[in-house]
Amino acid sequence: MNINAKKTLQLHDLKYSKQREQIIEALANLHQPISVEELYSLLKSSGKLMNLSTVYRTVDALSTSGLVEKVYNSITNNNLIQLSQNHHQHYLMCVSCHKMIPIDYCPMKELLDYIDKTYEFEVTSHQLEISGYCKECKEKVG
Amino acid sequence: MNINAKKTLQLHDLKYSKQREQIIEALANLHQPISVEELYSLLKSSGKLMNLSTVYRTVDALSTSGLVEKVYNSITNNNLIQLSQNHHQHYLMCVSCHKMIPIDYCPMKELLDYIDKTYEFEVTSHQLEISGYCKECKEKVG
DNA sequence: GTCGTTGCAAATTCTTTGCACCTGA
DNA sequence: TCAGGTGCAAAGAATTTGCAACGAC
Repeated sequence: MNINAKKTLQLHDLKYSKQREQIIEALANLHQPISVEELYSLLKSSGKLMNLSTVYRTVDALSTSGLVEKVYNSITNNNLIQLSQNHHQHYLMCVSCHKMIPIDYCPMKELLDYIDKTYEFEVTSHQLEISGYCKECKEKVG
Repeated sequence: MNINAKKTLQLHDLKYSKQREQIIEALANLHQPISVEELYSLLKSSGKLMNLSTVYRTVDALSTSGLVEKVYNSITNNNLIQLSQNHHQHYLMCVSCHKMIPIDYCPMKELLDYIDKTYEFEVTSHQLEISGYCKECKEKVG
């Protein structure tokens, strides 16, 4: 919502462009991960037409600078993106209605120590995907 | 290794075919998740030529019956498959050499209760992807 | 015999690339 | 000015589909 795209780009050593600004602003207004195609359509439908490959390239640049993170949805087999969350976050994904529910708990803290000791593996990132039935769909199916 | 493909197919209400048998046997001999393309090549190179779409369709059928599970590798952006493990399993993925190290610890047990209580969400499956540097690559880079 | 499976080729979907032109610093 | 960004069209990779022939039950 209240993000200064110009400044954000500067801080990440990325050149300003109208398209990049529009992409960042669009992402900042979302509360859900979104696919590149959907982002493109969203931009288009609000009068911000740009080339699909520009969206891909920009998302790529933003992702390399850590401004954007990727979330894979294995239920729909979709690559989704979102602005990087300042607080760490995972999602519950409903296999029925495809809703994504952010959760504020991460089990990695306990795991890290174990992994380090057992495998001498240095974890730099992780992704946790939890699938199942959301409250509403559970009730529908019974 | 010692898997009876014919019986396995029967048990899962899947019709027998030579191709399905060969696919199941090939997967049973692997100790690593593999992509559909690689599986196809592996089969081909051992004289078991079949159509790529057959491999896709078979994997799909096996996956629907729960015989096969999918693992997504976000480092290489690859969809991988493996025979479903009877014991639950996750992987450490090295961002440098792309090695996948199976780990025998899963943090979900603690999470399940929390998710159920907090979100009334019924978890049916989950995927945990841990990326970083393996011991060898850590030493190389220093 | 019937219905599901396979092979083949073509279509789709998602993503990337080459190149000429444009734009911000 | 000039390195990097953009649009366009085309190429690629991964996956799916329609259809006729084939094979299991």
